[in-house]
Amino acid sequence: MTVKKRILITSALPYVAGVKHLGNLVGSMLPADIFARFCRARGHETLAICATDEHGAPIELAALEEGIGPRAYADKWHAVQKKLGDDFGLNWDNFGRSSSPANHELTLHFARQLWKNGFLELRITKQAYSVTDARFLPDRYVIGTCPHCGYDRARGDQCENCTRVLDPVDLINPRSAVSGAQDVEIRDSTHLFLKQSQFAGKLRSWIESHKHDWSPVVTSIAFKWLDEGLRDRGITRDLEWGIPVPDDIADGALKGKVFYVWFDAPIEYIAATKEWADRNGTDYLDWWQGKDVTYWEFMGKDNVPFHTVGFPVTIMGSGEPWKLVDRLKGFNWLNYDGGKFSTSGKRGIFMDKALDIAPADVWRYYLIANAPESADSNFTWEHFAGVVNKDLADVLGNFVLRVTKFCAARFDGKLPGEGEYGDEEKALIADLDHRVKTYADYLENAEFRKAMGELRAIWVVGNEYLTRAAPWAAIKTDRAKAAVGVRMGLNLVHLFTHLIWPVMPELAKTIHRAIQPIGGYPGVNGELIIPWPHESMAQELDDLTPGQTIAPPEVLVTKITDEQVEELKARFGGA
RNA sequence: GGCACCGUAGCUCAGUGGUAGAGCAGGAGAAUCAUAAUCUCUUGGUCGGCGGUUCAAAUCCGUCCGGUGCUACCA
Repeated sequence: MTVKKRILITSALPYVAGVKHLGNLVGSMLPADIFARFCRARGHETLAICATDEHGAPIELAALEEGIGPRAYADKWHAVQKKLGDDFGLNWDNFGRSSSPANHELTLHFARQLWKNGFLELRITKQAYSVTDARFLPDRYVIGTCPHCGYDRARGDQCENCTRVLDPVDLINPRSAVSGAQDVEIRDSTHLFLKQSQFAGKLRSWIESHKHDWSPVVTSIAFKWLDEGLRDRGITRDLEWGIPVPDDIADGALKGKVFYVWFDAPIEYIAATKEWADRNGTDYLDWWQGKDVTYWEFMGKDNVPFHTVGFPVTIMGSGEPWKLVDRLKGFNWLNYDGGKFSTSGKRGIFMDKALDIAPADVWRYYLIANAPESADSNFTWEHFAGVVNKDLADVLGNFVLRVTKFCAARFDGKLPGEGEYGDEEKALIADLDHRVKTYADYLENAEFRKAMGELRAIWVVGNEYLTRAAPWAAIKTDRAKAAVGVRMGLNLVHLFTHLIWPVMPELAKTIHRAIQPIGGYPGVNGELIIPWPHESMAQELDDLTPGQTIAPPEVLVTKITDEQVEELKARFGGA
């Protein structure tokens, strides 16, 4: 048996505005959930944390536009994301909110520690201010004519037309993106800056120490920031919605300002843990300051700088023994039919629409089997249909049906006990001993594409065995020989349910019930955990009891037809 | 503009110095338990171009071309 470990898992926090697309899902929440399920199945003490990221200018302005307060706006979308997460089988120990009291409390704690330790300082910055709107505007909320190419809707941070980096003062005829008002001026504003530059050496040696267990996409992004020279970073903003800067920091010089969303968002990992611990009567510091915990983070590459620089500086600067991440798993982008998924452009497939097309488990398998781990990967409907039809419907689903239906037709739906396993079965057992271990090793390292490749290969091995055993031929002359094939086939089906549960929990349960009641144990939020199979395939594949009733399931995975592919392409073609 | 990553079979991707790989698609055959699902065999690539280092380069270096992203006030 594997050594029991304590594993802390966080997924990058989805921004609360709107429904997330499949690129967001595959880059953080889904791999975090699959990894957490795998850890739970292995019997490790596991804590999986996610939350909505609820602060920042976009929320405040979107709420303004809808005529509701930012709190109400965040409430609405948090509920939507919670439900969609549930529908996708994302089972967190806690799905929190960065606007929670716990996060307010902890964010202030970190800010005060940093202030006390001298890692924060006041600086005066120049910022765009809209007189009509009576508010400061983030650079990208100032629009005007690009001085380089003349594009008349350039944003204050960058011109989308010629891609040049801009400053709001560069714009000709600047105006507010909020109201269109032209009385935009530049004013002074005082802010707190985090002295990241003082941590450059410490960060570099920390990241160096992870070159062997973080992927190149992660370390190269981190080193890029360090190589360019770490700059101190403003951690406050002129907004109303957020965590207010308290008067005891800088003697009230920042009255009316809030912390920058990227300062408080990662702290929510800790705060959501605290909420969970408080509810369960345990201590969150066991997880965040405990020495025997391995901490995994999952995120898209856009989040990497904040998790390799910003958040670590917050932790290091606190002077307290908070855990730094041990294994940082970063993902590239999932592209949609050659272009990018875009929330603002409504391009691609979003979590709500996806479930109208296929069940959650089908998406979970497809997405993780094609996760953009080492490079950006590309989604097409043809590819999706091909994988669903071949891997899930044919190789896995059909295997379950052919075995269970044959048992029902020829052995009266009772698992046959006649005959003994011979050389064919022993060879299969030896092969699977190796393959199941390989699969587990890949999952243990969060190498999802390779893990899914091995999982699929295991299903193929089942089909190969059945072809050699050919119980449909044996039954005519040698009932015991046919019984051996069917018994092994059913044991394989049973094995598969245990192997696929982390990836496809509902399908695993459906198949398992066809063989026998699920003997799992209670897990998170009352969900039954189907545990990892026995390490010895000789035991695992001789586990079912002769005589037990087998009930063939209905079609497990519905195929996607060519006509549907055409229809989906037309429907989701993009803006 | 700067920087980073990527460019390998029709498609989706492995492979990072030692005789080019997998799955799918395509072709041939076997089987008929099963969602016509499976199994076996098989066609297919001068590894983006050019130049260099090396006994040896998809792999290292330079350069060019193409794609994507980031560029610190979107998150």
